[in-house]
Amino acid sequence: MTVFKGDMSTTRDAETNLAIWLRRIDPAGRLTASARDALGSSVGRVRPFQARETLFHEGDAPSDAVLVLEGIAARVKEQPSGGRAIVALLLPGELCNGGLQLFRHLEHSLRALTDGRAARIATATLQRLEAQHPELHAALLRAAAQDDALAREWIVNLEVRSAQGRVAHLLCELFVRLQALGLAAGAACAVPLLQQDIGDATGLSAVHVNRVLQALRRAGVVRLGRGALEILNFPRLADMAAFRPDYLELLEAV
Amino acid sequence: MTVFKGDMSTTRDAETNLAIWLRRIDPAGRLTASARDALGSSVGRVRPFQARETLFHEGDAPSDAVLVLEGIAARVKEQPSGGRAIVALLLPGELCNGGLQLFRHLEHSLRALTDGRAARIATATLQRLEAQHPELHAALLRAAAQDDALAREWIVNLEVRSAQGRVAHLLCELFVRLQALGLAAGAACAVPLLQQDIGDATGLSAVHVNRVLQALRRAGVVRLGRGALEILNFPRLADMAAFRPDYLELLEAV
DNA sequence: CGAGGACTTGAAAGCATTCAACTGAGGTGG
DNA sequence: CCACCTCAGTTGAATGCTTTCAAGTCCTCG
Repeated sequence: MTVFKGDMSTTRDAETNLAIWLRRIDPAGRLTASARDALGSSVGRVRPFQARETLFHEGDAPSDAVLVLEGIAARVKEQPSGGRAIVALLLPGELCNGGLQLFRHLEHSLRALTDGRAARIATATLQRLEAQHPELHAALLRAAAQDDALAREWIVNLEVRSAQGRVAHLLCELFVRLQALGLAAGAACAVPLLQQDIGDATGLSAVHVNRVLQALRRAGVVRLGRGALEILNFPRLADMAAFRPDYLELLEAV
Repeated sequence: MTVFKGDMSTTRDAETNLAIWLRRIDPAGRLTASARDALGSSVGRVRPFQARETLFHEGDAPSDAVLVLEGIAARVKEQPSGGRAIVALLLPGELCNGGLQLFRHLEHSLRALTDGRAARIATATLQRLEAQHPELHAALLRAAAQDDALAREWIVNLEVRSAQGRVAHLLCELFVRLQALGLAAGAACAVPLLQQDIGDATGLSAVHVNRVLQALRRAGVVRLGRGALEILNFPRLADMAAFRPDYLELLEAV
């Protein structure tokens, strides 16, 4: 198993890395081979990261984009009060631009919530790529539009739902997104988030997240623990969350 | 005053409409004359709207983009529970794309919160414009990046701040944005929002918004009423809101 | 085996919601 | 011109959800 691991994994991983990205931006497999190749060639150095590592930091100068290949990262805004507000979760295949050279300073940090791997992609490379391949431009635009829709749904989540609804909604969303990326096995998927992270993403205290998760478990709807998310009764969970996957629409087909 | 009003206002308004848009996407006046002309020619029929009017509706097929010229509109997500969640406020000069032809259905509505005027701009026209004028593409991209940053700040607002902090933050943001658009007169500006609207944008009940506004008024920090917002003590208001205008940076200079 | 981090539990306090009634301003029709 | 109607804003009391604090358990790793 371990023999030649270094050598063999180098090229195989390059393909795997691209495949993950493609599952996110081109789930229907519509891109031409040349566009796919160009995309693959833009994936630069892949670097592993550890949970709690800061991939880039709020206030820094704009940086390259970061493509998450494995694990979960979060767009985070640190608060003067000491807490961290999670503004978006980045799953494998998702791209976080580093300010696009548009802002003077980055207005949020990128923080790893779990161990994983990420690639840096220079903003200039991305721009060249989009200019040369209109279909890539369209694909990336679509992905960005989805991220926007996701952010808006988070706003709704925070504005109108109870603690239980918020957590249930986040779990629904995570499951559907991971499933679309091919990262779910039946009704289960790996979600190695801390209860504190869930709290930072839902505006709840970690203590209360704990109680809500217990209630959901006792209701036989969903289990989250030991790094795994198991959906026991999706319709009921979706109902408790008032979950309408419309806003994720593009993640599946098109 | 009223003589020839119709005729005279037609051309003058066309210039005014463009000026409002330019203040938003090109505050520094860097665009070339030809780009400005192209932009102006894309502004189609201008239509007045009334408070509470729905400009386009959630679930409909993707539509043209809407440019708000006067008044305040909101991206709204209607809730099964009957309420409305406000996901973004659109001030004069701000553009709301109609789904970009990317989503099958619009995932939110566009609703007028006050009386005003808006122009429809065909998505195809916008795309052609951006293709022909790279500088316009850049300007619109920048505006879109600001909208994203705004959405993320709203998420933070909902996640970490108290009721008072949320309302104070929204008022800070509104004032700074309106000021950047040249719509503030000293420390005052027109903000004809209902307390219910503030509540829908901050995830609070209208009743509680009322109490918070009273507290802010009693503290001598800010007054909101009769359609006007008066900032009495901005430093203190910003402090109560933990307001850091970094995320609005691009609205001012560049 | 010890240490640290994540998770769990209980009790008390606080903040925001809900319900319901009332005030006030603006506009309409008699 | 006034009566009336409506809608936004205001107020009070009661309820309840969520936080905070503090202690304790469980698990993993060194």
